[in-house]
Amino acid sequence: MIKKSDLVAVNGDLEIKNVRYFDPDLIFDCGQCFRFEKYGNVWKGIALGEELALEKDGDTVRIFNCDEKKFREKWEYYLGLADDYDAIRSSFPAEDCYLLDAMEAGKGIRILHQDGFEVLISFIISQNNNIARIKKCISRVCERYGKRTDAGYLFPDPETLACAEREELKELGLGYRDEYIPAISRAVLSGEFSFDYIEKSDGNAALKYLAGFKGIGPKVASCVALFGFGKFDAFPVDVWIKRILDGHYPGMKDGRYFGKYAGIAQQYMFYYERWKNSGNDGGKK
DNA sequence: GCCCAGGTATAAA
DNA sequence: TTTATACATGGG
Repeated sequence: MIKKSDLVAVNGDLEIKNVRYFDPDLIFDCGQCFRFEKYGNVWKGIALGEELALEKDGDTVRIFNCDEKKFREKWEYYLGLADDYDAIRSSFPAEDCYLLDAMEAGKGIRILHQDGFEVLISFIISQNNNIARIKKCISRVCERYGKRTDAGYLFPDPETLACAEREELKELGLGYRDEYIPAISRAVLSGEFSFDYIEKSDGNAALKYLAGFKGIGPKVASCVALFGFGKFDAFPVDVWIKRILDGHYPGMKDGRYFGKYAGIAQQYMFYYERWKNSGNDGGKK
């Protein structure tokens, strides 16, 4: 929660002073979201149905075209600025070198509170795909099916994607993933895919539920649970530990997360203690 | 041309 | 339950 005294209105923008653990380059480029681009020093994208543009200068974050009301109602929560990362960081044991490395690698990343449906579709597209291509695919999906606004195209709603033709989706370069998207969109509409259920579930239940839908496995499920529904206890740490130790991630050194996997490092940081305390079952069972 | 990407479904062992 | 293979596509 940002203090009122740290909010300053400037020429229609809002400046937030004394912001800690907030690195836009990491936040928007760590692989948790796919619709933000950097222009000069400004990160710009469309989220929650409207444009968000911000830049950081020292400890000050400037949100363009924003007032305190809008910030409190929307962006404070979306950007994770309502989450107390100081408390989160200080809650971890200082003697754990894995965790310390993960904390350093992920320092400045805040987990965004994105729209659940957008995250769901985006991470289905992400499977066996690279980030540059994922971004293009999602961008094309928005242009084809999303509502046009002054700022650009909104992410399409379930109603529209439920009716999307496979041939159309294929033209957007979605490959074999094309069939998953209308199917799960229809499930959302019918209530078979229940946002309400996920919101009320703990992380383990959410993971199990998500992975029951076609096109969603453990990886996509954990991303959707965390990035789309804020399930900080949904991370299957055992799966990731195994992948790390198997050398699946080239950015890793000595089984620790580095570099471009800083986003995962941040997740790891959130889950590792729970994982240890839960008897190393990694949230399974 | 080649490898592979923030994996998953499916079959087979 | 774990392991092997196909999958659409294009980025680098």
